[in-house]
Amino acid sequence: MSKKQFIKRHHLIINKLRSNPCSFKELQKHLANHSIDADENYVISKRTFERDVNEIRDIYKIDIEYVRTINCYVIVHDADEVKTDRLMETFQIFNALSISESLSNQIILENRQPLGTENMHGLMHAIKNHFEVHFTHEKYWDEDHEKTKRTVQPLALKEARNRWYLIAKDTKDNRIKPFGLDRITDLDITRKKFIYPTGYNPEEVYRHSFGIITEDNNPPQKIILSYSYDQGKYIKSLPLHHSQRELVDDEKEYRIELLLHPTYDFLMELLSVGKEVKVIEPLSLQKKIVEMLVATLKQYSN
DNA sequence: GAGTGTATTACTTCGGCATT
DNA sequence: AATGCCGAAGTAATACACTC
Repeated sequence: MSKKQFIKRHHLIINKLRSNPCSFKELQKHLANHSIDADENYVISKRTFERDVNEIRDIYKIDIEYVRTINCYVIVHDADEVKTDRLMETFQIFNALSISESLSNQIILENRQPLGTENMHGLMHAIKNHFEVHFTHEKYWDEDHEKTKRTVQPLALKEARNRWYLIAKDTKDNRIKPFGLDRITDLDITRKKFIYPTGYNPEEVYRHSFGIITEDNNPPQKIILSYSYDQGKYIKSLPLHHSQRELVDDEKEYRIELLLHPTYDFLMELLSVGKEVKVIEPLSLQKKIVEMLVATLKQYSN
């Protein structure tokens, strides 16, 4: 537990400064109010706070600066709030679950593969400090579940479809690729520093991706989908992609426009809602869907 | 007395080292 | 590995001194 304290502390600091800028003294009071006991104490020295400010900048891309005229620390550049909130939420759930063993009957969890979040803390540290890491990676695609040893340069963590991925440069072929956290075992963080690739911006790379598959060679495509009225409500409240734009919203259909790469994972997402959605554009995607459905039908036509 | 340059003050910031 | 303490360096605001 104590290992994750700094993450919680970061959240407290960010939330406080977001709601209102304040001096270090006020912030300390705020942290003291949220401390429970000696085991969960968020009161820290000035020096640690200064280090936290830097870490918050590195991890969350939130700039905190001191403004002398009002004796306050202020967030001058805030990252995408949704993103940081989401990141924090995940950690909070993770923390809550590890505390609440006594409530195990009252909290019903989906039965799924572990997400590999136990490595998250270590990986965040490695990303922050530019340390190379070793791990064993298990492929799902290969039939024999081949396990390989990897040495990679961790660049970013990314969540996609309820799974977490490490975006890292594989030293074997110098290519940047995602590794599912749940497929990583025997994580070993080395002390070997690497140079962060200049100009690499994970946010930018995944901007037009639906999930974890990237396609940097082709430009993203305009995709128009027509959802049924009922399914539309879900899509409205839980957009597929940040580029989602509403075109039609009436009792007949909910039509949206997206700008992304129609990768395999996107195709699967569309197929998962069956007849509730129809691809209007582009025709190539429409064709792919039809092909898939024909192949599916074929499986039952004996 | 306004304007300008300089010294002082009161801070933050940051690296190094010790402690846990 | 995370944190705290210390001291050096840096800096913005203020006070002071000087000139015109």
